[in-house]
Amino acid sequence: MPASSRALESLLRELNDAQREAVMTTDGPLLVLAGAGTGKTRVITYRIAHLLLRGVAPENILGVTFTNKAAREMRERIAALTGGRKPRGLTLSTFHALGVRILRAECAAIGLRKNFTICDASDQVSRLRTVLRDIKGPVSAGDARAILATISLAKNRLASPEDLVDDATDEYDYLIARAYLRYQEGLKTQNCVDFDDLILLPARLLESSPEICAHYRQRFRWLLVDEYQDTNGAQYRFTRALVDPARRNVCVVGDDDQSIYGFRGAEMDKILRFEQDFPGARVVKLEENYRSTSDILELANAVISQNAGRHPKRLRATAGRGAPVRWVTVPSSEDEVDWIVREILDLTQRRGSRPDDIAILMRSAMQARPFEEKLRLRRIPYRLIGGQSYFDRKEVRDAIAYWNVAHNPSDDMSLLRIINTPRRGIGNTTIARLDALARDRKESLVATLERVAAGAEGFSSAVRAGAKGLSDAFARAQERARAGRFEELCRGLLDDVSYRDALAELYSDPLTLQSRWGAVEDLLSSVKRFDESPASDGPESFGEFLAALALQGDDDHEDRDEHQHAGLVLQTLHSAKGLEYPVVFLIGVEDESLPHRKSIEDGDRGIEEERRLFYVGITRARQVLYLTSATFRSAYGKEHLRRPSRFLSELRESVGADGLPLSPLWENSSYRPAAKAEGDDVRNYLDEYRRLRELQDG
DNA sequence: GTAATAGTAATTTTT
DNA sequence: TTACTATTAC
Repeated sequence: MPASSRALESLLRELNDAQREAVMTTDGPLLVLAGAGTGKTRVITYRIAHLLLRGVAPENILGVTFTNKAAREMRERIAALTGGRKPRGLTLSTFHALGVRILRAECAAIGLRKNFTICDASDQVSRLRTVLRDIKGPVSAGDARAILATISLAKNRLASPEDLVDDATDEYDYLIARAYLRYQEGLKTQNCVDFDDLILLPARLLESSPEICAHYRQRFRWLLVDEYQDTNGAQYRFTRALVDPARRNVCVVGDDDQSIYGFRGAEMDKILRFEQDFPGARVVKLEENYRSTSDILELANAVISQNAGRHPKRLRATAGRGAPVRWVTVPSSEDEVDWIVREILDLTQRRGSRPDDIAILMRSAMQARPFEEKLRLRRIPYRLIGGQSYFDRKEVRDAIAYWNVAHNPSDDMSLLRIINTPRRGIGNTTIARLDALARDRKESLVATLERVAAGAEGFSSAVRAGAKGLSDAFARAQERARAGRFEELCRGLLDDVSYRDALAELYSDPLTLQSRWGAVEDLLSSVKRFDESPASDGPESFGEFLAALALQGDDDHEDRDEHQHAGLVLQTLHSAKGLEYPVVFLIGVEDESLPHRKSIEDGDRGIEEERRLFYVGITRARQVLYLTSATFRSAYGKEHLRRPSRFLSELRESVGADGLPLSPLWENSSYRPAAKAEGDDVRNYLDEYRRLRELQDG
């Protein structure tokens, strides 16, 4: 087709040599090492567009990303490249969404029913606490979270409870293994899966069933995995299973230097070992950086070169030098806030920056608070990214729990969440009795509830009335489900139980109530949109909707975030990955904070990950980068003496020792606030520093 | 069954 | 300091 070959040519002209090689190497294993700001997304989208223009059928291409947002953006950009219309049949999705699809299609082979529900993070904690109570383990939320993290890491390497037993060395290990076993049993009887299962179950299925595996290999002949440095063990095996050994058309894209999710199971050795996994693999390094000034990149290169385990590479600037990186030391964390806010006012009022150009990046979310206070005081618009998500809100989770039960009546955990919300006289004692009864009869909690509502012996009339109210509501929901009117189902269910009144009781302030119920209304409006969409047809599609919700697919809210373009940004280093800003303040560049105290305890592995985090922070900046370190940092109501981050001091030493003709990597300055007017609260920082030093040394 | 109180621990996060 | 949870008292 001449039209598409012309389109292809113009596509390829827009790329540099390395990018073009990555785009044109369509067959065989390919590793694209895409440094920060080197046009990674461009390579991925052009590569897929290239395949499509060459005539590859869209349904034979699978692109896997880590976030829904990334998948959505890629889809749009590919559509733009291939002539505006979205290629039908092209699969661009997250690992988890792909997992849901496979589970839905192959649930019979796994022992799940089609109406399975996905339980979320806090649901997981509740489940585990129930299990821990049963096996007489520690039941505090903290313990449960810790054990859950261990179980999750086990699942992320496809380890079974039995595997944990094999590896156990002490009582605690056995306890975790037992908890894991019970936890999985609970999920299974309730026809539920957790997030880890969305990867683990399909991965195991593909590995154990050659026929099913062959089917997917036949379908997905070109595989592309983004953010490969972040894949965990299960995702790795999932991917490997999908690669047809005869074709080996697998392209992975990532940057080992930006692997910052080790704590949730990411295994960066996979990207280091790709060439062993796929002998003969082509490796393309993207090192030309289109984002930052050369001053910023020099610092970034120097920092990351201190890491041992990495693919050697070096970012090259395409931009000029720009302003030197400024490292500012301040006496205290309060002064850090003062200084930065003053600098921001100067930038915006005198030097022509817009608040939108500026980001304040921090190691931990907690560090945002003093900035928020000060920015509000000075009426500087800001947005705090991350933090409590929409889906963590009580009312949102309650609503979803109601709908989960309507869809999957075996989902006891969702029922437990709302069994007494709104209050209907079913307290802890009653719940325990219901639970025991359900176990005895090996039935779901909903079934028990129905029997109580129908007048099962031994329950008070108040309890019976409560049970009847709830089970009637679910019965009506079933009717509406059969009619295929999901908005009616969802709204009706909440109406039937007077959920809004319960919220009103909880939040007497009308504004709060408005915002709380507003969140539920938002959910309902996405149900409505779903109802009107062609996808809505039959109860199965309701399950798809609920799954999409669980996978954070409420597009409404994502949109809202993006259109909120007001003000500077406060966010953690983790959540800033992939983003860029003209002006970046990277705060708390101190030992114990960056690297974080906990990671220091983990030894070299922890330190290297923190160094990558620092590198990620540095490479977010386009033109201006500030680093700040405080001598005293307030945390948890106490002041702690801090020393500058080793990530800077190590450079001072090693760069000097090399005898390199250094252009300094940064411009150092310190800020001392003018003494406050009245003597009583003037602090002599030097004295205090000496005093604490002595305390520390002695 | 609920409300008040004391005690404890404290990264990073998407799906 | 704060936020959350376990315990205790009503």
